[in-house]
Amino acid sequence: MARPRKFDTDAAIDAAMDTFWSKGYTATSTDDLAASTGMLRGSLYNAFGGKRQLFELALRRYRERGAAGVNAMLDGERPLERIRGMMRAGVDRTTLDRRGCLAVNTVTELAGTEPELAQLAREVFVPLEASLTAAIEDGRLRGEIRTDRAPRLLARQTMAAFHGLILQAKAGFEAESLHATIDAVIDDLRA
Amino acid sequence: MARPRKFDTDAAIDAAMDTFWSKGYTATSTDDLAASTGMLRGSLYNAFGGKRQLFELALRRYRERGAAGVNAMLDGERPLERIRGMMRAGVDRTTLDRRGCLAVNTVTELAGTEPELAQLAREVFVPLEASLTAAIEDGRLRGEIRTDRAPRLLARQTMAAFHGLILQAKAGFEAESLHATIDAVIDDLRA
DNA sequence: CTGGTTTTTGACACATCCGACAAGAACTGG
DNA sequence: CCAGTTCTTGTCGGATGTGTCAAAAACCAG
Repeated sequence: MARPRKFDTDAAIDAAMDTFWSKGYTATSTDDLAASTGMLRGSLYNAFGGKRQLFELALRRYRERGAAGVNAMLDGERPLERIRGMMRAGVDRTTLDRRGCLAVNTVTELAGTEPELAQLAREVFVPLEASLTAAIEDGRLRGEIRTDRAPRLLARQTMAAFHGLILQAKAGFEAESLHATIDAVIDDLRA
Repeated sequence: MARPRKFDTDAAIDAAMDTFWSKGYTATSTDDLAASTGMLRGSLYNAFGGKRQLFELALRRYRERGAAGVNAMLDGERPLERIRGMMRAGVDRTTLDRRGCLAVNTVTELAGTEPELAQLAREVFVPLEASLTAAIEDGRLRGEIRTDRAPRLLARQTMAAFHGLILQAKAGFEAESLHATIDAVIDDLRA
């Protein structure tokens, strides 16, 4: 029927996501995207429409992947330990690769100038908040987590601390002190 | 002796700081800087050397201004209320102007690609952490703040929550829920 | 008022980047 | 194997951005 695509669309979106994650939206050129996806710029325009559209696809992909990953990490026994593990995972990864969280990066970079993309990034927080709230509710039932404060509020608080810690990790704070802060945050959730 | 400068160096740095703060480092062009400072590009290069040098000056200026402001807000009676006030001030301003904190923005944007600038931005956190630690120590002596955890650790924790909240504000979370989260963070500091 | 110094001003060269397009290549249904 | 469709490839034009430079302007000490 027609000439088949030489590249894998999913893999291309993943590669683009990685590049945007590492360099940021503005600093990523269509040449960068061509290089990381292995496509030529022309094909990239033909397949996706351009940088902005590809970024939207990458952000949505990030949200789905992130939601699945967080769910897997948070769902199960001992919710408090699971929350600690999730925070550690995010912070430790950031200490290593200095990339942080694509949604955080996007909000920070674009909230002032590209409200639509920032809005899309914000939606990445929704499943995270939902999973955290669920884990906290579960922890409440199990007697692990304090009951004097609404789970949703505790989730917001934990999410704020988490994102602040990712920033500290990106800024180069030592892993030791980051872990100590995580432990303090977890202790404040305890029943 | 020589032709006098038509512009005020301090005012130019302030204007540049504002522009970088609003648009980010990469997205700010030398034309933007010329426009906001009122200088021509040539003069700008003559006076400051270029975009990067001007950004360094702006970041240092931000650190000094921020340190002075935070000190003024945190120093005095009822430290716990002062910490709450500082967090509210930062969060409310961000809700309005969507600019957040220049140091946070810089770390987020540049930690991966421009470590030297990120390092400079990180140093903005030092006086904030110091002021917070001092306020917490003071609150301890006054019996307002818990004594079962090191002031420095509480300061790190508060700073993480603060920066996470600024992100939430930038992402468009409602002021009401941001304030509720601030109150929860403050309550967790209480003796 | 003149010589020396620094700033301003406008233009220039060079690189990068975005998006579009035409021509050729690859594939398949009939 | 031919026709039709879609993808690839390389190139082009226009816009933007950075840094430099030479000439003109502004000032002041002597």
